[in-house]
Amino acid sequence: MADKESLQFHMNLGMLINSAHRAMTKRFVQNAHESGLDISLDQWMVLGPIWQRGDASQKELGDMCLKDKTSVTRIIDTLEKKNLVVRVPDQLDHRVNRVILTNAGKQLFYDVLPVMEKTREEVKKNIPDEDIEIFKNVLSSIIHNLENDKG
Amino acid sequence: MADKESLQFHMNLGMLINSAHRAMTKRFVQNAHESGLDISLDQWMVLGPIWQRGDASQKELGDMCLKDKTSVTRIIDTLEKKNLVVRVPDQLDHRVNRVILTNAGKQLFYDVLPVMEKTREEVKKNIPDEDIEIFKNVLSSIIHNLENDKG
DNA sequence: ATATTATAGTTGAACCATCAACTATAATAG
DNA sequence: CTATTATAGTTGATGGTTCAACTATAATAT
Repeated sequence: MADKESLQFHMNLGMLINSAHRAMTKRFVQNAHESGLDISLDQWMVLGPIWQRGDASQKELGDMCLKDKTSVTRIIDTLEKKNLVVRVPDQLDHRVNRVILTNAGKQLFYDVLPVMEKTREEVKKNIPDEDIEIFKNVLSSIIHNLENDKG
Repeated sequence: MADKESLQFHMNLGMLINSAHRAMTKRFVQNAHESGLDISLDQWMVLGPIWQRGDASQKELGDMCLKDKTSVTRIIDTLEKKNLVVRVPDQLDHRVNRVILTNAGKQLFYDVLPVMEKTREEVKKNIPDEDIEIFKNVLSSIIHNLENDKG
């Protein structure tokens, strides 16, 4: 395949970002699969905040994961189908669902943690920390530049 | 909304990349829409190489846009439905389709060019060129690090 | 020349994103 | 108290990605 230089020569910023993100996602799922775990990156992203807090409304999950409420609905749907979470109607505000982990969900969370760590290391391999810092700064700036979205 | 620092504090690399990419995509589509143009970023990404070469096989498009052949099939499907491209069977190799632009496709390409340019400027606003360079290097390195994909 | 293998593309299924329209409940205004 | 408005979540539609299975054609091996 093309080496780094030709990659960079032929591709614009958007394509590079897109490719990198897709490669990271794919690698995470591959790594999970190799550990016998069946979970998508988005499912994992939602699991984290629920674990952290004990429970979370779908609105809160959307805010924390930067996901649309529709996406959250569907991800929770599939997590519920897999018996990893359950929706519990909030007793105070009848509009909201509290999402909580089942035991299987907690177990999966712990099992995936090292997979995530391994993937992170593979991603950052041989990239200097200072460059990663600048990288994150640029990403934040881009998001900031475009920040009139509906969220 | 959260400022850059808190953004960076709360989000990991993957989330940052994902957010930035989604913001860019959304802004491009918004800008196109404001100019009365109806096109997705992926459709635009495919149009470019066809315009450059006069025609391209789906395989070539996939290689150039770093897209799976299935994705290319479906994007060409929708471009064909919109009468922006046509598939012409290759006379020499009967396995391949040559994809070419219709007049409407060429027109759209020219119309979208300034939209793309505007979006690029909005994205890069106030970000030093050296940082952009490092940014692209890091992206290339990440892709390189994960480069055992099927492509 | 035939059998095997490689390549280009399509199709179906599962998942995620985005938009618009909708339901239900809560909060606020008068 | 009632009417309006805001918020949480769902549903359907459309578009894109990935995987696996498939068709058809080309290239290669023997």
